[in-house]
Amino acid sequence: MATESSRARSLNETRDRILGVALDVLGENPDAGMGEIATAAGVVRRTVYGHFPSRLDLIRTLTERAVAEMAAVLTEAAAAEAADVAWARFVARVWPVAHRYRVLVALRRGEFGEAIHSLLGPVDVLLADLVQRGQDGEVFARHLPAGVLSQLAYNAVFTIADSELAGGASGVRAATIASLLVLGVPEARATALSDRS
Amino acid sequence: MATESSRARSLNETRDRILGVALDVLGENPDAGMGEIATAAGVVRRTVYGHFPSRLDLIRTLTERAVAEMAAVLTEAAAAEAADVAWARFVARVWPVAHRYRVLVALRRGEFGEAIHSLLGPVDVLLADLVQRGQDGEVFARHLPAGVLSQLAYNAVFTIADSELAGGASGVRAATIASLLVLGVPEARATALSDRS
DNA sequence: ACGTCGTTGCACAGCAGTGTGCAACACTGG
DNA sequence: CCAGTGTTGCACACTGCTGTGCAACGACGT
Repeated sequence: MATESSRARSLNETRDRILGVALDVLGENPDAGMGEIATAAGVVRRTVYGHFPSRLDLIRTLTERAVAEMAAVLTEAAAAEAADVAWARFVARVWPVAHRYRVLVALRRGEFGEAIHSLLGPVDVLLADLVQRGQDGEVFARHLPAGVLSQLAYNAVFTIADSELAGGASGVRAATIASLLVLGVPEARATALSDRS
Repeated sequence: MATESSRARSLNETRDRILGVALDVLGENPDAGMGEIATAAGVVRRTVYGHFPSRLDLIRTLTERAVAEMAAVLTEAAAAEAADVAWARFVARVWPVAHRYRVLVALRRGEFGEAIHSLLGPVDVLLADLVQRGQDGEVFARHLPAGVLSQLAYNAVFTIADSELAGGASGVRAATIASLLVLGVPEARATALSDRS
């Protein structure tokens, strides 16, 4: 903190740092308060309120960023012909940010659950559509409706991203295989897909 | 509330009702306070404190019950020869209570996470052991270490129990298939196992 | 030097939840 | 009828977080 020679750099510099740090802090404790976030960001609580009028505002901004990133990755990955190939590409692309945004899964329950759920809705729809496409094309299993199955596969990715082996190249591979398996893709094909991402 | 003619029945009657209702209330909102739980149980906040000195006490008791039930079911199911058969039996047996105790998954984060995590530890170990046994016997896949893989399969069961199709016989079947798939069991065998529970 | 802007420090009001104390009440069994 | 027990209603102190107001400070560009 004291080593930081210059104070303010640009308009959005502090704002961005707060957002970034908020993801980390809330990721470890979804109930963390504004004070905790502020301290972690190296600023005072009052400063956070200067950028985000309320706690909900902060979280909403966070969610909007996550939705934008994931939706972009998802639509780009969904361009692939086969649904299983598209899913594998999605996991590979989304992996770098999955761990950062894992808090949103926990944040869907409690307090702001409603707001977050509605913001996250579009992503859920995209996911369900992709899975539905796979089920229609006999690529994915039909033991569950597309809506639930997509949540299951997506949960698998986030659970692995949340575990200790989040870092390292083995994480992406494991997440791809695990999510494809739950989607009903045979192990051999899942393994093959996890290598050509 | 007014229809309840007699007041107190036995020593544990109110206590048990509080515990039961607390699971429901906390299931919908893990941040629910003692007042909310008390009202839902048809008593006053003060009464809850009469049975449980603190909020942590309530939740700990809840967790201990869950651990006891799940551990019993798990050890009984694990008696089966093959690991995949054991898992299928476990899911079938644990299903009736999985939905009730789903809140514990959410409660592991935030505030009492530490306490709950330690209480839930033994169950995690049992689960990991069973999965490890399956991996050693070439029944389960090895794309993930037993510890993570067991959490994945167990999460799948709870996610399905938490979805709309929690009620109905189709839920157990879906949960069994989905969890077996993620464990690496081929779809055909998983489907067969899900019928003979 | 001057005004601007982001930041700081502090004070404050408000709210919600926790946990406690205590007197009053209702029901039960002897 | 009376003592015991569980419940109630209310009061209270305490804590922690939210959100606001405001004066001061420091860096920056002109």
